[in-house]
Amino acid sequence: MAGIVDVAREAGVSTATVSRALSGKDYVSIETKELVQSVADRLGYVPSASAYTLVTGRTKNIGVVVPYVDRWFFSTVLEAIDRELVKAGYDVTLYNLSSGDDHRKSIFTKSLPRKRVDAVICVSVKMSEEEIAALTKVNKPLVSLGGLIKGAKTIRINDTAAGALATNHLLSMGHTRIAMIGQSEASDNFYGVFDVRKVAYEAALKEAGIEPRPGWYRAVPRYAISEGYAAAKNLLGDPHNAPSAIFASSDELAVGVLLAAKDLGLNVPADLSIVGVDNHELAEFFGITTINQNVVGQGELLAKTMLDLLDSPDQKVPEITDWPIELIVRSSTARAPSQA
Amino acid sequence: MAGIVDVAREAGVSTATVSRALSGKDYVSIETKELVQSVADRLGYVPSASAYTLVTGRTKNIGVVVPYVDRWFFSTVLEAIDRELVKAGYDVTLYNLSSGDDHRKSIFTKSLPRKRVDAVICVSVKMSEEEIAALTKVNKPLVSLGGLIKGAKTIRINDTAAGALATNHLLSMGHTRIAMIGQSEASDNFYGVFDVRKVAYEAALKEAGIEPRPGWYRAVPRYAISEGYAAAKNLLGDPHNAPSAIFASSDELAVGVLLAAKDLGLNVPADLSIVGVDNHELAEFFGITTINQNVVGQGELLAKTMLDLLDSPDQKVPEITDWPIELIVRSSTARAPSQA
DNA sequence: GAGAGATTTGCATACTTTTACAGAAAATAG
DNA sequence: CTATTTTCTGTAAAAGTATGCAAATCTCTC
Repeated sequence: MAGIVDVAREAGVSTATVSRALSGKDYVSIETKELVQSVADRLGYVPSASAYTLVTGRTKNIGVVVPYVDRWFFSTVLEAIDRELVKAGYDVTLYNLSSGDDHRKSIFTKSLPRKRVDAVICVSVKMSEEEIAALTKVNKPLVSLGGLIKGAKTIRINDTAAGALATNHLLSMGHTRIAMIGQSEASDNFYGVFDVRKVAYEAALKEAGIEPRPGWYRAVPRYAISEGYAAAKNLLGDPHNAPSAIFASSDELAVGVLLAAKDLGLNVPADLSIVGVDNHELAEFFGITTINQNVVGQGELLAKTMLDLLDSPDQKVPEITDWPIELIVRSSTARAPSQA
Repeated sequence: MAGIVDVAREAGVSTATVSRALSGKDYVSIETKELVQSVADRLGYVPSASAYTLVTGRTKNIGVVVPYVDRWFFSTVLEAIDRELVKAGYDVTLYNLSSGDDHRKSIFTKSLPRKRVDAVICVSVKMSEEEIAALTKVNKPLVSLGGLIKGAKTIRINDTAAGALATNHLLSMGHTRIAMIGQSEASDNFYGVFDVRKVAYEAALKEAGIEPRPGWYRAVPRYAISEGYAAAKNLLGDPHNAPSAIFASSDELAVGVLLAAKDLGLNVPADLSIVGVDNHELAEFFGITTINQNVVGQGELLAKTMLDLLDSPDQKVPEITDWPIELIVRSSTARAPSQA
């Protein structure tokens, strides 16, 4: 394996010149530059990343922490983040919290501070004060998506607004019997935005003079079609006492609701209105009214914010950015049926 | 930031002793070990990964190359790989080929050989001879899933067997009009197993004395419910000339087929039998007969194989391992309807 | 109690690169 | 033509850790 000294010897110059010629950011004559370049190519020389890091302090590598990778939201946002960072010449090292709690500790105390990464991006993870401190102490920039990490730039949608937007859309169409399916907080890794949507849903109902029924809020352990299906079957089981609309906290849940309604012989939207959240690919396919939160856009902005921060670490950025959301009306919502 | 010299000074020992005390793999008295440990904790010392790598040549980091991350198969297998590697103390750096072709070249010529990773795991990626050579030249172990990389240990299911298993299941239930939906090879990054299944499907038909109809094989650009739905609508459009069974090359496609059949007023399995591949979570939910390929198990074995290889690089491993598959019969397949 | 072996520590070097500094050569200005 | 600036290159000093080697101490065994 060729090192910089081999290239230097072969080209008849010093290692300093080789370094400068290859990095291209210092005075070096055009002839030597080309000479060094060609020698390096011929020998198949690639500079050692660890030596580079040791002397510069930079790794050109960014750590991305996620609670899961095999779920839609996270794999989608990860794809977007990766694309942006790669464009800027960074590698991405993945830290998946679902690999176990003992591993979690080692991530935050060992891997992340161990000069492995230049910065850390967290997606929807709850972090303790100590974990944040461990990172800021070693001067690692930190940005976050969805969670709320003190002192770190955070991008998230306004979940209160999202809950209100969905509920008010249903209210404005005359619905009064509105149920909701949200996510119960099963994991320590997640940041809990789910309660926020529930509170907003209940507040919107009260504002309209409707007392929310406790039984009409269902918490499911995860965003999956099967979970939405089961919850909806349950909610719609008694035809004489069923909601006329369901607000599902994700489109995958909403698809489950739609399928349950079909299986029960209900007509959507005539008998039941459904609104989801995400603008998942499936929502378009099934014609589900949803709240678009442009997950790819969030990931891209997050990555770009991180890159800016890396360029000028002392810049003042606002702590929280509310990411815009928008209601997309499709064929799963209609005016409430006239009261039976 | 505390370095090893700070710890050594504070503990009144040499840096060599600190190194040995912390790594724990050499003679060091129990008292000094505890002393060093406590000093290191107090100072918040974490050894520099780059210095470690520079001197040992090991990074404790493994590169995982995938064509996409936001698709079910890849995010699932990635999760499994990550879990295994993390258990063994390795970090995972992600190389996502979907970030662009220019990026692809830089991955294989720069990032991967640049001593950033100890080994490389490829998932369903096509690699050129030069790319493989670039990796083996720098002595990086390489294992692969799904693809077929010369000289590298590869785990994959036998797609010929999979295609035959699905088709024969349908044949054995009396079906003679069997269509198939497979994936067209849109991407250069993918390894093409898709043709293999098609060939097996056609061979099985011929073996049963049935001439495959060209129009009954549909290629879709990606595994998505909407693609399966559209293809099925098309296949089933003419009731007088429609197949009685459809073999879909993935469960997501199969779900699309199921939904299309329902929308056309067809009864599954009475009017149409459907078999998919993957044993996706959705297949269970929708009761779809499928070929289980245990993706998580494949990822785990792949990671374990890599770890073995890292322990003893010279061991002789068989180049290809056929991963077991199994037919799971659910409620989407039944005997063929009596001929009209 | 002496020799053999096991245990414990420190010294010094190597890993590979970037870059501050300095000196030489070339270009430009006055 | 001298003085100044710009361009080019080399020397040498980091960066932070692991480890071979040697030396010192301790533990047995006979």
